[in-house]
Amino acid sequence: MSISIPRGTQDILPGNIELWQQIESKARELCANYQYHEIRTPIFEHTELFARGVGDTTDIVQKEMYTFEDRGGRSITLRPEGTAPVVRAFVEKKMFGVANQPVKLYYMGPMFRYERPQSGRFRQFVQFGVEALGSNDPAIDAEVISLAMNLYKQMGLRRLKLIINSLGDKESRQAHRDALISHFKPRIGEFCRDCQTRLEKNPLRILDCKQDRDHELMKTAPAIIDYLNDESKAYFEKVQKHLTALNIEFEVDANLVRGLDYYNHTAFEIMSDAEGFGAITTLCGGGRYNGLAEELGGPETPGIGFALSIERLIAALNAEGIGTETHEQIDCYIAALGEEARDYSVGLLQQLRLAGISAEKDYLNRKIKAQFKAADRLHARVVAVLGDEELQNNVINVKDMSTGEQIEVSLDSFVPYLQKLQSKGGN
RNA sequence: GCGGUUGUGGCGAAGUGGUUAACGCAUCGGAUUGUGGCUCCGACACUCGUGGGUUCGAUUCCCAUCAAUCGCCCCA
Repeated sequence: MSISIPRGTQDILPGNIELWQQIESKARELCANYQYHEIRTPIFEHTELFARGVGDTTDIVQKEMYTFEDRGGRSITLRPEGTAPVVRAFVEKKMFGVANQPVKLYYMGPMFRYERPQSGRFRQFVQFGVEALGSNDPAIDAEVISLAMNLYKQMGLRRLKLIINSLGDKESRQAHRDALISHFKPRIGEFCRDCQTRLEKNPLRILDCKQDRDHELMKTAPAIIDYLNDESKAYFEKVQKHLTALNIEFEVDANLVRGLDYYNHTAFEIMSDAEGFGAITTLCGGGRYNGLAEELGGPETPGIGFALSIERLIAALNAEGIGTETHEQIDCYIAALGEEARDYSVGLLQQLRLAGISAEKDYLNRKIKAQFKAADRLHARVVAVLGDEELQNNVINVKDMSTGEQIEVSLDSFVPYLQKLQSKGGN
């Protein structure tokens, strides 16, 4: 039996990879314009980093990590998300001391979560994310959000929904948490099992429980917004003001709760409401995480960022029927006849390629007709026919595949001739 | 971790408890002794995800397993 690809992973083949590359270069381009700089951190980290950074009570840490012991007995985990590693690097490499502050970083690479795959969910998936560390300005919250929104918009997505909320600072969160516990505790028995365990661990999460969403206590539950202290409230309002100024539409959802422990203040999520997108609608999630750097042993540093999955971006493009045509073309296909000409074409091919001309030949010993078919399939601009006759006379027949015209060129002037054609073609 | 659906050539897709496993696309060859996109002809599955069972006989029935896919939970 042959070996198959591991569950929840995928091969991206030629024909599909072009879209990935397009998205990746668009993301890099945007980051350059926004002045975010790439950082690459290891694919695996000490398990401790995620346990502490992401939070012990989260699903990610509790049941989704690829954790193993290496030969030295260390507990290692394939990274399930990007923020904790970036902040770890920021602290460890003392980037809080570099000249340009705030430190604005982006990353793009595979993440790993042991989950049951379904549409838009994989065990290995690629996240693009940014992190801005060192600024407490609401304007940078808006900047981070706008970067994500603009990536989607520039890729052509229209069915976007931005949802924001504020979780407040530590003080506000604590007050709200206490209020939630005393609100739900007397009747927690009427809630689902998950919610019962959430009550002590993370009562905030009860609010976005889908099973109990219709319970009467849900409607009367204390909203975070009412527990924000003045400072937090002012901060949130300022973020909204900036978003409006940037022409970014949003919706405030008091029940938006991000799953990871490190969030505070601004939390946001970008969703797609395109039909046929499937049950998973979240494209991008992010928020502010003041205090994470400290938690990881660094100085007190405010931070905000987002992470989005390329797979879901592609799914959203498909759901909106946004085609991304890539019509690859080659400049020249050499069709050779006879052994001598075939052998000669090998060197000729290299000459073309080194002269900046994309070129291909047949390697299957096919008949001339089949070679033309192959050339046609590759969208070759010209086919250069080389047979014994041509070789004897030191010429080659160049056929323009769009007009069907064919002219004889001396072998010496072949390369310059194609170069001229190429520059005329404008590409 | 739980539930639904599915698993036949490179791809799409019929099919039957019985012995040659339709068809379409793609590919290759020929019609056109050295020229593509159209047409016509021909070739192309020791085999029906894997393992086991029932049976004289299974791709077809049963069980298990793996995988894909969709959904729940949660998330990107």
